[in-house]
Parts: sequence; C-alpha cells; structure tokens
Amino acid sequence: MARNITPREKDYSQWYLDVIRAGELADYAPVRGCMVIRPNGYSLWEVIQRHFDEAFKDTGHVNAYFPLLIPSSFLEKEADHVEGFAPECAVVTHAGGEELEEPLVVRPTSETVIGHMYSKWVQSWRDLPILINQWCNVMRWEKRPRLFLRTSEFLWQEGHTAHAAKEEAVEETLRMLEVYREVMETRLALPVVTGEKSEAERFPGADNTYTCEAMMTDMKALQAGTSHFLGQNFAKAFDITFQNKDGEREYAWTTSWGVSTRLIGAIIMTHSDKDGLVIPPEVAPVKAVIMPISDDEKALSETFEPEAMELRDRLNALLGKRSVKVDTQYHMRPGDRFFYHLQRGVPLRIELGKKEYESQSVRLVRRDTGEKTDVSWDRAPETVRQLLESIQKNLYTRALEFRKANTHHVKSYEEFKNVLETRGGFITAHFAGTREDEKEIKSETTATIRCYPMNGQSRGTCFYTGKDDAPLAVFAKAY
RNA sequence: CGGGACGUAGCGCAGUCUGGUAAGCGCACUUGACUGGGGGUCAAGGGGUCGGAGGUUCAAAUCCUCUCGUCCCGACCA
Repeated sequence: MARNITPREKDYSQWYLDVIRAGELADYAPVRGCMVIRPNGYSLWEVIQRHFDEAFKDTGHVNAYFPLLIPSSFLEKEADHVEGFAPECAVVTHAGGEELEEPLVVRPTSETVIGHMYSKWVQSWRDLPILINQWCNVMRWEKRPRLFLRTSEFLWQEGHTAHAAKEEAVEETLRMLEVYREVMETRLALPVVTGEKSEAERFPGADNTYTCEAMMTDMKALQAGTSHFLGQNFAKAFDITFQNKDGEREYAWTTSWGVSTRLIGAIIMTHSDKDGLVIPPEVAPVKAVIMPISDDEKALSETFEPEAMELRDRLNALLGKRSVKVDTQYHMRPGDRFFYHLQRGVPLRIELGKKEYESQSVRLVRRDTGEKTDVSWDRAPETVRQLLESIQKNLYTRALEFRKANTHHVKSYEEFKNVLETRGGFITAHFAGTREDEKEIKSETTATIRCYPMNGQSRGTCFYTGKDDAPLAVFAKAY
C-alpha cells in the first residue's frame, strides 16, 4: 500500500494530485495556472503525440508551424469567436520597450492566423484541400487551474483544413473524430463516447462540434478531444475563396480539431490506482523494467546484471528501442525499488534474483493486477509481449465495464435527478429541450449535455419537455 | 471573480489565540553498521528565519495592513 498517496475514496482531487507528484509527472510553475511538465510526464506526452501524429499522417495531413502572437484585430473578425475567447486571452501590449500600436494576443487557438494565411494560399479549386496540423502551446487564462486538466498554458495539436465542398469538410470533421476515437481506445485504452455537442457547448465560431467524452473513475465526464465543422464562417471572416471549375468564386469550407495534454489527466483518472500511476503499455515510455535483486554485490555485477542486460536487449529487439530498462539502483532496497516503478506506472516489472537465476527464469509482475508469473529465459520475450497485450486489453475493458456499469437511462426529470444524486455517472435520455432548458437543468443539477452520441440514432419522448421524436443525449457532471 | 481553508526543512505537520527561554516532530536526505524477494533496524549527522513586502514593539512564525500562491465550493470556461 502506498503511504504517500491519499486514498481515492477519501479525497479524489487530492489522490489525483498525489499520483502526479509521486509519479513526478508535473510540478507547479512560478506563474499561477502554469505547470512544468517533468521528464516522466513529457515522455508520456511524446508517446501519445507519436501515435496521433502517425494517424494524422496516415490520413494525409502534414505538419507546419504558425506563430504564437496574433494581431488582436484578427480575433475580432469572427463575432462568435471573439466573444468566446476574449475573456481568457492574454494580451501583449508592450515590446521593445514601447507600447505596441496594436496589441498582440497570445494564441488561445489558431483559426484566425491560419485563416489569414489560407486566404493567401488558396486561389483555385486545385489548391484545395489544405490539410495542415500543428503541434504547439496555447494560452487560455484560467480562473481555476488544475494540473493537466485545465492550465493557462497547455500543449496540444490543432488540425486545420480547408475544402472546396461542404460534404468534404463534414467528412473530414467526422474522419478526425474517428481517428481520435481509434487512438484513444487502442493506444490510451480510453473508451470514449463520440457525439455531437449541443449548441451551448459548441466551439465559438463552429457550425457543429463533435467530441470524445470519457468517464473518469469518479464518474465525471472529461472532454478528451473535439473536432469542429466550421462551415464557411472563418472563410468569410478571412476571405478564403477560390475559383471553382466553372470559374466562379466560392468560399472554402474549413474544419479544425484538437487534443491536448489533458489526455494525460484522462489516463491518470481512468487507469491509476491506490499505488499511483498506471500507464497502458501502448503509451508507456518504459514498458517493462528488469530488476536484478541480490544482497551480494558481486553476484549482481557479475551474474544477474549481465543476464538482465541480455534479456533487455532481446526484449527491446521485440518491443522497440528503449522499451525496457534495467534498474540498477542497488543503493535502494528491493521494496523501495518496487514502489519506485509502481508509482511511475511501468506496466511490467521483471525480477531476476537468485531463485530465478538458479532455475533460469524470471518473475513477471503486472502493474494492473499485481499478478505474478514465473517464466523461463527462452520463453520470456514472448510471454512479456503477451502480458503487455493482456494489460493493454485489461485496462481498456476495465474502463469500458466501469462506464457501462455507471451509465443509466432515464425517462423523466424526476428519475434524472434521482439517478444523478444516488448513482451519478452518465445518464442517457431523449432530449429535445432548448438552450434555456439545458441551462436550467445545469443550474439545478450541475449536469450538462456531454453530447448527442453518434450511434444513438434512437428517438423517443423528451424526458424534460415531453416532446416526441427527441434525439438521445448523454448527460453528466463534467470537468 | 465571490465564499471557505491553508502557506513553518524535499514531503506531511506542531507551535500562532495568550509576542520573549520555539525553530520543533515524523518521513525523506548524508555517513557507518547490521540487513536485503513489497516502503527494515540502530547510531551519528546536514538542512528551514517561518510565502513575500510593509508596519506596531525593547522584542514578531506569533499582532496589524497589503500582496503572491495552493486546495475545496460556486460563477465562468476549448
């Protein structure tokens, strides 16, 4: 039992912070709302990044970089956009020892600069589509920051595409939503509900916003990624026009989509436990650690350690460079070394001591279940591979089962309030209310519409207004 | 931004009401010994000027003012 981590049931927020501290993922920066992502957190982000980046490139996107500073007049060109972002913008008013003629906004997102550039780059239908992504930082001033979930500065990826036809842009929006779902489920082991956002929760300036919603182990919802169909709103604001095949001038159709370091928060709150961080093997910077154990220094350096190195090399050949490390922290006692890796979420621990050496075997210990397996040296690589797969699968299944067990369908508002209070979790219900109704429900229960699920084509009577033919919605309290 | 709690060693805390003989405890850290397969034992050590600034006072961790930050609740929020 970890003694430096608050039990989850005692204080969920404190548990979350303890996991981050014990796992050395992040630390507070001198500026309020900002965080330092420490090497353990950053290497996790790098693996996550790699999976998404691959998926973007597989779907024809290329990376580019647009600047951090945006003329404030750009934000104002799209009415909803400026209204949505103005309150959380940081603005640079002085530079070079002088007051600037036009203040510069630190990007909260880049639709505007990118729109400006696209208008220069697009002339003909032959210039479309443009499929660009950028990895960068953004700044949205937060009143109530929380490590990884809501910080004033965070790292993310923003894809921005422009298309000649509306259908193509809609298709792109949905394709990227599906790419997100795929990577989140197969790599991060995060089951998500994909769906469309209500009008109230839509991205400022978008016609439609689609989302991936995940359930955390406190049963609250976390928006893990969004994909927006921007219609021609930004094309009109930034004059992104092209000549079509008939020689007519048309506005382009644009999309944007993003996932951020918030995903690290999602991994923590989905998989971690009383002993700290648990990382799914597919995103773990270190998939397994080999621990030579002995009270005899000579045996360690001459026998166990060389054996461990050899096994490491065989495993790395199978699992990829640097996937497996040998723990040579012999100044620490075995128990301390166990906890060290436990708290860092390493999926698999491989013990090699006297007992194993004599029988030419190793002991494998799973991070997710604590289950121990002894296996001979020659069968070790294959078994490790299988166990990692099994851990990956187990984490996903466990999270999915948890979500299923905590999702309830209701037919009336009374039932809605009752379920929310007594059981919590996700609530599915047919809903045809207005924006005001949604607001009313929120102020009364603090639950919001997370999305209208993609695969929830069922229609029914609205639980709130009694109207017929209402679409299915997922409600929950959210981060 | 409103309400509440809190900032004393790397972490967790006591001391603050009743100013002085309070810079203290546990863990962690250093050195040594015994140990060593889920956070071991003993011994000897190092480390803080009490979030910051200003004020009251012979004297401030302690009282007053301002300020910065963290956590919780609320408002707001891709």
